[in-house]
Amino acid sequence: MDKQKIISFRPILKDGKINSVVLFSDRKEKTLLLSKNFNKIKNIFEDTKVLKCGFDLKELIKKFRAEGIEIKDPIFDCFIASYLINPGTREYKKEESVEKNIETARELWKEMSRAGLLDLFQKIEMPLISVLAKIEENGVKINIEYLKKMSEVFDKKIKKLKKEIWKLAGEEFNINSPIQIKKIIFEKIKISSKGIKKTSKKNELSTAASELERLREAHPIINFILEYRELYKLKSTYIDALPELVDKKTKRIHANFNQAITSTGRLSSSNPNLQNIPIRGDIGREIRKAFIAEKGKILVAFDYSQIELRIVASLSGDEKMINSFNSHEDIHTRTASEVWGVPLNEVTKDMRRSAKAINFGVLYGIGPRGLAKSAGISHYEAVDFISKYFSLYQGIKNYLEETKALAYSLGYSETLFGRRRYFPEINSSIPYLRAAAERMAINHPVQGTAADIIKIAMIKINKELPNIRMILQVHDELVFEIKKTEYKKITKHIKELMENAVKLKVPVEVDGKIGDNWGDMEKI
DNA sequence: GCCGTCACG
DNA sequence: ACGTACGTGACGGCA
Repeated sequence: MDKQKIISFRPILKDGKINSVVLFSDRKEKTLLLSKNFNKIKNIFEDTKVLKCGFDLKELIKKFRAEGIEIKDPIFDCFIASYLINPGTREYKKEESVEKNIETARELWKEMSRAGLLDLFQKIEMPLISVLAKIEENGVKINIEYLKKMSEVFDKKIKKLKKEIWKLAGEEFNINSPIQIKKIIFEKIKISSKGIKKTSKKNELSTAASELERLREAHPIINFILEYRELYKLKSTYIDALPELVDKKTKRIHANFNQAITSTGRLSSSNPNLQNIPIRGDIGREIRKAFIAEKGKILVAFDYSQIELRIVASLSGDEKMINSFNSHEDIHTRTASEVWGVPLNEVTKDMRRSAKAINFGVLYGIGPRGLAKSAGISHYEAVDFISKYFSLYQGIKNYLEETKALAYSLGYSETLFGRRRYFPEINSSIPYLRAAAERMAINHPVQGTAADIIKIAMIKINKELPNIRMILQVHDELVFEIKKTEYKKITKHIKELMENAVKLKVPVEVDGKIGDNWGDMEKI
């Protein structure tokens, strides 16, 4: 950083386009009008010997590219640097908090150096910026007609349900209002609210689906409300919202993939959020079918199999868990077989379900109550199960203890690539705040390392296959839109790049799927 | 602008 | 008796 030429810059926009560029170099500041200095500006930004410092370079890369200028490496994004230094705070998100000059960049550099973040910054986060810019520019194609038809069908169903609910309630009310639902079912119809949870902030009776489920038998209105909720949610959030976000010029949806939001290092997606498109329910899956490939192309999706549990196995070095992954058998069945000491073929569905719940629980900082709930077992059984699990997987137990101890002494935990997250409340005198911080400290290295790995894969794919179209990242999954004539060779290449992005103590496996739309895909 | 709710990994 | 498994974003209601 010291030997190369450094400039810091900020564009001045007019109608969303670049009008001029403010350049800071050697403490001098000058403003260049783009129309009069196009070649000069282009030469500076495309010079690979100049370090370009700016704030939120993904946005700037897209804006400059629209003008015919590539912002080439090396780059220094103050936004991302501030984020890496403290991903838990939201201060850095204000552009004003990170002044766009070279001195600021030097300070951020020093801070990253002290926290051991330079490799992560230079080798992962900076190269990722242009990959994300491309994904956003690529966008994704939507079947608008399909969604419009679906909207009409849903509209009719919702209206029908509304009438039914009003009839059973004996009055008209807003079913979208939890307060009004509460009044109807607990006060008017007088369904017993015994055992129903309270909401976290206002301590009022909850009408969440998980609570209403328990009241299904009590009155027929409950089922109708649950069904209404599901349909209304899907219609308002996806079916009606997605077509509105289609770009008029490209006819595609260009969401944001945010690189400096989450505490753990994951990306987030917004406007629209393409990382929470339904898949679980039958109706939800229908919505996924609206995501389609262009004519002559096909969607190809790759997801990391059990990546977080593999990371736990690798970080902890637990021999039994590592052996389990090396055996290439279903990991939860394998866990169940070991915990109960029965052969693989004698593992029952219930045994596998509990094993799956505890394997998941380990990633989040398990507690007996949470396990009891997710595994559908008693509190006592959960306590017993956890103790059995940890006596079997000693390595995992020790690793979790060490992670907690480090979080207490250092105030942070970190991923395989040194991504840190601080836990100011880990030494709080309030027990539940401390417990919450402990769980975050345990989860961060796992979720964060998975984020590191897929980011590395994205960079490698972008480098080796620059001409293919990456369109989505969903935490452990990448989706591409590929020419039908080309996909066979390319898919094998992508899978290999993802599987070999990082070497762990266990094999990293990637499953591929292919289809004309994102809803029904078949295994490759 | 917060809250409750619910979609995803 | 209770806040009781991690991380997100969007919607509608309500003040």
